[in-house]
Amino acid sequence: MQNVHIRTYSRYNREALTLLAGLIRTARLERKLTAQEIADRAGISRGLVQRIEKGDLKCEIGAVFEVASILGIKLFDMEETSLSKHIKQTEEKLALLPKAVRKKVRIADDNF
Amino acid sequence: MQNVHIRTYSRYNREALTLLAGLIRTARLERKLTAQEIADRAGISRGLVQRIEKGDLKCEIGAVFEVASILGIKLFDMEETSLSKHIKQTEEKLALLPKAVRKKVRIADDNF
DNA sequence: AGAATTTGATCCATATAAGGATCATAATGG
DNA sequence: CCATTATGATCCTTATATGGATCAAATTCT
Repeated sequence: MQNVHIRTYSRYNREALTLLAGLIRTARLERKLTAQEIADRAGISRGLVQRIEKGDLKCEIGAVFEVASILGIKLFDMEETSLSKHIKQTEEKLALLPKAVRKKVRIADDNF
Repeated sequence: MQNVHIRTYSRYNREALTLLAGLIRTARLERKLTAQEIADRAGISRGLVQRIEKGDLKCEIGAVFEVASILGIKLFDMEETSLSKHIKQTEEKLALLPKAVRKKVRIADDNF
């Protein structure tokens, strides 16, 4: 872990988070909630709320999701029950898939 | 910033990220991609990919989004153009809202 | 306009996430 | 069944995100 941590993000992700940030800020203002209030409810600092509303890609995903859901923004727009169901479906699907991916299978040198 | 950083997450968010993690893992296996390969493409370490696939809420949102989108999982299921449009809409909406929330307006003591 | 308060922007200290090993185990393809 | 490779789990170190405080500027309401 040297000095070089120049992480790049795709344009799509930068924009996706910009949008999410905008939605969060909009929702907060519409509901007339102070940045500090959101921070308190989410259990984070006001500074972090600021960064989240700026669309900073380096925030904890948990913190971002927390703020979003407090403001009624569901990342997966589905109910709690539907969410559990979806999780179960994914697990079932996962159970059917191979658990490891095999790539470098040595080339069968049968041509000799 | 003392020792106490016991951050709590709502059940919804824990589940939401569990689902996202499952979708990521499923997509990776379906496409027969190694965890290391994903890590390389996303510019992160294999260990982080592991954590992401576990639904760890403490990962950088940027890293999670990056991995997700590499695997074709769009957080906002819309095209690039539609995304920009949506951002613009949000900005316009934001422009119409008050830029600060006023809470503690001293009670007008006019009843005296 | 004026008072009050929110917001934005920094700065510093510290908790901690991420990278980079390594090892044991599991899983795959032949 | 075997050889090979992927995965999972740790451990240590370091880069860095977060909290907390502070100050100026912007904003709102009266």
